[in-house]
Amino acid sequence: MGDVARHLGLSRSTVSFVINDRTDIRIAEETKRRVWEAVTELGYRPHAAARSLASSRTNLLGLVTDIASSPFGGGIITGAQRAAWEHGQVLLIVSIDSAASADAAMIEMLLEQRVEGLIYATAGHVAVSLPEAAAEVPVVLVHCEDVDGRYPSIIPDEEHGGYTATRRLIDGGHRRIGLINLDAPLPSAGRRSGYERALREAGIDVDPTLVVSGSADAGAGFELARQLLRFTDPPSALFCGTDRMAMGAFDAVREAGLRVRTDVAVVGYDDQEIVAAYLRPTLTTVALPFEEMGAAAVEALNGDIEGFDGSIVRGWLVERDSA
Amino acid sequence: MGDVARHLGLSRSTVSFVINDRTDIRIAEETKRRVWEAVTELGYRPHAAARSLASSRTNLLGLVTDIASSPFGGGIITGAQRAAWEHGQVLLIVSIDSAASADAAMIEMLLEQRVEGLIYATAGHVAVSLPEAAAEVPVVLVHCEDVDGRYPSIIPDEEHGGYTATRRLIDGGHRRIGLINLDAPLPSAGRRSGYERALREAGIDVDPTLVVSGSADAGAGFELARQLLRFTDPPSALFCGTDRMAMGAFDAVREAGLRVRTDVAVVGYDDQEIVAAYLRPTLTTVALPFEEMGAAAVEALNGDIEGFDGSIVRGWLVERDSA
DNA sequence: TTGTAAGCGTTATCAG
DNA sequence: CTGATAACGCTTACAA
Repeated sequence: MGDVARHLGLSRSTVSFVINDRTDIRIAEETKRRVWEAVTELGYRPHAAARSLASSRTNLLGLVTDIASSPFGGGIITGAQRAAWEHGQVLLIVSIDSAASADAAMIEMLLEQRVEGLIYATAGHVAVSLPEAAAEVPVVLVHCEDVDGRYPSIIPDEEHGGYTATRRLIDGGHRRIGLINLDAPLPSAGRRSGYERALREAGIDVDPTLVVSGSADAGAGFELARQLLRFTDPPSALFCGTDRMAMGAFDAVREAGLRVRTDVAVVGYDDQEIVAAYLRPTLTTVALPFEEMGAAAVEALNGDIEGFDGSIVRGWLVERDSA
Repeated sequence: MGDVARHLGLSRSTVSFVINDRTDIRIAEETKRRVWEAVTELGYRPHAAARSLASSRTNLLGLVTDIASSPFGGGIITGAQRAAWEHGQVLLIVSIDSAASADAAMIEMLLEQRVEGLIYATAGHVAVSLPEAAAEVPVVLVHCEDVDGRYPSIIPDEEHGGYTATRRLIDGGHRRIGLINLDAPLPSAGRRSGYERALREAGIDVDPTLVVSGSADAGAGFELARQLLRFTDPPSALFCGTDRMAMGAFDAVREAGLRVRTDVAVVGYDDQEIVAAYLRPTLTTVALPFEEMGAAAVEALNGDIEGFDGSIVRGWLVERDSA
């Protein structure tokens, strides 16, 4: 920066004011033009560390997550990054293995970098416990909840998701609708409530035998769907807790000599593109706004974090061919 | 740091030496102990920016990628991060939308952060063109190649992958093996060579009508497999360019009234867990060492980058139930 | 083995 | 509007 100033016969401060586009200080347009010209000519590039040191603002945000490898991670990362970029901030992403508990050393490293906020995002909707040190900066959780309830979280509206999916099936003329739910405590409760609300609204009696649950994978989906389809009065539609479970359900339908949609309508959950868009037939499913969630976390950190106590976001139905 | 020094009646340099564990300077063990004790007691945490400024070493590495959302991304990010961590380095991950060309503004931002190296990784094995500015620091490409051939790349051995998959099928007793290849020019060529080498080695004539190609998705896999299975002398085994194509091929096999493995063996490529592990039957497929590739990129940046002209890594077969 | 002092590249303050 | 000058928190010769 000194070079630029010297080259122009200006002081370093003036160059600094121009480069930071400070509106509280009036600089001649001509001067600004010359500064920018010299900047490109001399190939000057600001030094982020020096800037941080002098201004005691790093514009760094930490994102700790186990989702880099999950199909949901992309959305959260993309959304968070876009929002950070718009705020002139840089995202320090740290990917951890398990969502069980963040590695304290990783958090420590982020704090050494003087991140000005921390986002903790998980692939599954779970309860987590962060290292004590995290509390030193503002923290927002995404898709998970703090066991101690100390930090605000951004989580999907599971009840609404369950309602939306079930409603779609009811609108398709179905009266006997099976729910192949997730075992996990947190989300399943909400989805089931939504499922039941949709049924009641339509004047359909809730038949508890039509509600089963298991793990998130295709294997469980297959077994559970098979179980339901063997009833003497089997459901004509299935709402599955994950797209992978729906993938298994498809196989169960076929095994029973039936056809997806024609004989048994299926709605999934997640809109995991690789599965949903390529299954045959393609899968109608509930999509969650992961990008928005990532962006919302950044916005929360940039806003009134003290006054932010989390938010619940709604998903929507992606209509394809299975229902 | 001054506080720690004052607290102990030492100079700041001494504390600095201890904290950085400098072996070129001999410090009394007792002094070291006292320093670390005071560090925890006072809750001192080094300031990364100040350290960078003073030492002109940032220990920052930039990772630009379009893979955050891809199933391969996780591995590369995880591997790169682990290696970076071991070198005491921090990864600045920037996720971009398309692999076509990195956003120059993103690279510029990384350079302002004074990253000491740049990794550019893509989901697909493609040719890319980086902004001019990237050349200011060492660059390593992962899973892609520079159109100008300026930067070293770490890419998978496609020929070996093709050979491995085909060989597995031959060992399973198959003589007529279909290749459902990717359309993309770069990788397909190599895989096909490997496929042909395996056949020739086994004394099997290469039948060009058994080689078809299309896009990477299940739809293409379905169409192409169907096409091959309609031959009067259809293949008894299929090697598919991606797991998603294999997913489509499964459907084609079923549609033809045949059974996967029993009637038609199928081998995929990618080991995309969500597909491979949950397909019914589960998919035997070629896995690529993405974690190792990510780690290798970091190692290359830390090693003799001038002398590094890229490397080719080998995948392996993951045996499941489809072949 | 420890201390002193001079930067590192900015921003911030304050006087002109 | 512009220019000195003092931080920012640390590393690193160089001295002691």
